[in-house]
Amino acid sequence: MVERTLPKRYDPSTLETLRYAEWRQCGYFHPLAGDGPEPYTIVIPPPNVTGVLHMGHALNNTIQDVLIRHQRMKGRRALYLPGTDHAGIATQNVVERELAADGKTRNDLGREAFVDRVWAWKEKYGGEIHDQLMRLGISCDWERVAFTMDERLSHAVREVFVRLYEDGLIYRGEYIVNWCPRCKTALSDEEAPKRDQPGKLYTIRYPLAGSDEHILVATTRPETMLGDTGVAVHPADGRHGHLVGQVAVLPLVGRELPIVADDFVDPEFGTGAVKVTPAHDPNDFWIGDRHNLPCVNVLNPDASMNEQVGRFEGLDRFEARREIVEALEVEGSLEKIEDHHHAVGHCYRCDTVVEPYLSDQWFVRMEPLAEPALGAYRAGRLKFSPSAWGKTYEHWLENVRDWCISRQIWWGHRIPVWTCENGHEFAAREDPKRCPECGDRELSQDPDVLDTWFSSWLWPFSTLGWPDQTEDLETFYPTQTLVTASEILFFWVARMVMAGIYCTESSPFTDVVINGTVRDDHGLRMSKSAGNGIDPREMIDQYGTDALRYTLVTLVPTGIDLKLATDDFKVGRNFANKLWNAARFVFLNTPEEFEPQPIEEIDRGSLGDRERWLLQRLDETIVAVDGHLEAFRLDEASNGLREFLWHDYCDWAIEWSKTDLDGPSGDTVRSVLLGVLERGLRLLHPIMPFVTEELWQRLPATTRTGESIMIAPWPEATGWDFALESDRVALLREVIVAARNLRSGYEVPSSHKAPLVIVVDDGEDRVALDRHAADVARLAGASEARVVAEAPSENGLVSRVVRGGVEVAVRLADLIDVERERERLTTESGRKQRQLAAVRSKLDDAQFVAKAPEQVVAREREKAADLELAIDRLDELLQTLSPR
RNA sequence: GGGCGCAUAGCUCAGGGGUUCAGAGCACCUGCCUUACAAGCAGGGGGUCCGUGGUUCGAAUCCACGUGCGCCCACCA
Repeated sequence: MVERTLPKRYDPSTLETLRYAEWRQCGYFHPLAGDGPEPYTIVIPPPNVTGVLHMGHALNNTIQDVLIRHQRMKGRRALYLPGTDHAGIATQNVVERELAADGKTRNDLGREAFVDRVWAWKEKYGGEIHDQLMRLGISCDWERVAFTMDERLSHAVREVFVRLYEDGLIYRGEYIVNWCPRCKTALSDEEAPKRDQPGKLYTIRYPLAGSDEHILVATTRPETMLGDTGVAVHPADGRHGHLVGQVAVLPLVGRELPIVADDFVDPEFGTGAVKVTPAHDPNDFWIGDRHNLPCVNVLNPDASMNEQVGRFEGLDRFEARREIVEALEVEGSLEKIEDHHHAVGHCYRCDTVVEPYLSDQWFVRMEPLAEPALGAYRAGRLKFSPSAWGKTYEHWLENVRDWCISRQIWWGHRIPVWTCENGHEFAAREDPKRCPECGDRELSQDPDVLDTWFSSWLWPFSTLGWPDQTEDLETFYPTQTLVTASEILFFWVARMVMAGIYCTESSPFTDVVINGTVRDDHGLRMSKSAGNGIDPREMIDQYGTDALRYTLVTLVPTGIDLKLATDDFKVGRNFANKLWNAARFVFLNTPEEFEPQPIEEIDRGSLGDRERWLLQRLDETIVAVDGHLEAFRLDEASNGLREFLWHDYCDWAIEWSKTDLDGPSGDTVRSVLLGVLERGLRLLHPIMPFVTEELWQRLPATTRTGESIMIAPWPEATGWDFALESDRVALLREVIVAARNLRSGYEVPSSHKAPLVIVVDDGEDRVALDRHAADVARLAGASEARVVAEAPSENGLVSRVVRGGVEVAVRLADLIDVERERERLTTESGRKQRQLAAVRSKLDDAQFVAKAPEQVVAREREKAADLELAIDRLDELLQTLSPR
């Protein structure tokens, strides 16, 4: 027998971990592949193995878990697939920092030993993020946990690389890439985001060979001038046209620079002439390419100046910049220095300013892959929520550029390309023993590894066994919903669609839900370095997982950013506690031997208005919450549940029940309260899994089915038709609120139980209200409530008119202040008259009556009638209100 | 330079392809330890829905322009 006497407060601290372990042990997180119910799959956006849980994860994974739990309860085979990403550069950096603490570099260890060391690190710390994710209560299938460097996933990476290679979609070449001099590797364009920052624009005078003339060129990076191999002007530029074909002389170096005409040059910008540095600028690279200008690389991989630059050799790029500017000044070649804001790329892992750098790298040709990815979106096979993100997706794919996939680091998937001694290059799925062309056995593998995202883009299917046609793949792929942050739309989402279609001929998911960025209460992005982050673990410790989840889900709107303060989590905690206490009340009033009737089986005749109203509200809530969850509107779902559980169930249904529980209808009321609570818990379970399970387990066994709420069926609307009763209850509530309002307006002491008079013309309403007279009295703090047809002619009453002209009067006798009452009634009457005037002017407008929908006109007529009634009543009251 | 988005109560935000839409939570004010809950109960104040035009019988809601923010993309040295 489960203990049903609850403590006064909900304490999540120990319950949550125990419950989580139990769920896991029961295998609820682990759906079986093969034949069975319709599957529903979400793959986790794999956090970095180096990661720690932050609010972004908390938000992202909570959303996923709410969707998964909802679908699981709806009977689908819900698979929430967890895992982590090896995060090439980030992880390598962590381990290198560790080495540096011992004064060592990765080269001291050598490649193999270093990679072993990273694996060891991963084994030791890589599971931490999993433990942390479990604290969020997410119902991941931990038996299917994946890691991007797993043998299985690595196999998929190889397969895709080789396919692309064989299809001619992968190529290698010397191009300008984003180079991080600290990580000493190439980066993709996405990994080197540009940031606007202040800088200088230096204008330098380049003399013309054999002439006194010179040409002015401008640059933001003077140190690269040492690598200049030309000067370009626009072909139609009158000022410089005569110079084309001549030769300029590079200051400090003396190299001769041909002056060429190229369309790229913007004659409007700067001096209209551009120094061409093919090895250090992507534009210059292509100008150089078009005009056969040589490339002179002046930088070492660590961005110090190399042997090409004579006396500047060995200087860091920024030192070199200063010294070169100084030298130019001394030489008289520096024309001017201006302030200049420009966009500079930064390494997304270490924030170092990246250098456009000429090097030999591997690329994926993106256009052929982008085409079908675009098609899937345009055909509606891929949807975004909020839908506006689709445009961003489209825009990126339309302007997609080739993807640099090679990284000069050691931690990652090694590029599966080998070269034999005879120079034959080939890609292979399995490590080759000999050259397939000449049989040579001396093979060398490309030293580089692949971009981390080259494995991430396969995630939705590599985790399920692809390229093998596994049962998992057949059952759970394609997945349904992908939930992620907008920051990785290009990095990850778009590429997954491309890879999915390329490898499996199907978009890997149908819905992309974009969640907002979590910011602090000043609107700043939360980050460790800024120190403004709210640690989800702290919030969980303080308020519980359910509180964290509820607050996140409630505050997260449609994917725009959300601002969070620690106090916001109290809201979730309070709600959990409220629910706990509601159940506590119901349990306290459920005798041990009581056997509740399922609500569908209760004899309708025994249901009172208030029970009918509650059941009607339950039905409405079921439909609304389900719809909101299906539409990814978790905030609306959560608000609807709060409204129903707190304000309908607790504030009214429970309060009402206090009049009845010990009376003749007590058992019916009890059964309804239990039945509605049980369904309410189920509805809330996806959002607040723990407290709902705790309470659900304590319900009488006959009220629930199954061993856990998380595998209980999702509630279905019964289809009661209790509109009439609901309407009566609405009036009942209005009457009670009006009475309370009157008392509070007069500051009546709570001890003063003034009698209440309710004046109702309408016979049916009178009968209905009369049935609840005792309730009204109790809830309004009155000694008794009388329902009458005609207003009593007596002094000492204060009144208010609610809808249908129903008057609510409290007998305050000598507490009453006639003048004040007169004033209040006059104001009220005036307000209603103004409203009436507005409504009438609408109704008098022939255009309105003719063109507005009938329903709207009818509603206005009702409104007018109701206002007239109220005004009449108010005027009557004013007349009978005699001054003392 | 392009693209996208946002401006509603003191704060955080819902809403809206037209007519009970002027809302919620928090904060605030007043009164309550009413035996489920003070992490609570009851009542209350508070907004020319950014500005200006337009469409319409009717606009916070649709359109245009403007203003102010934010984000993304981009080869202006």
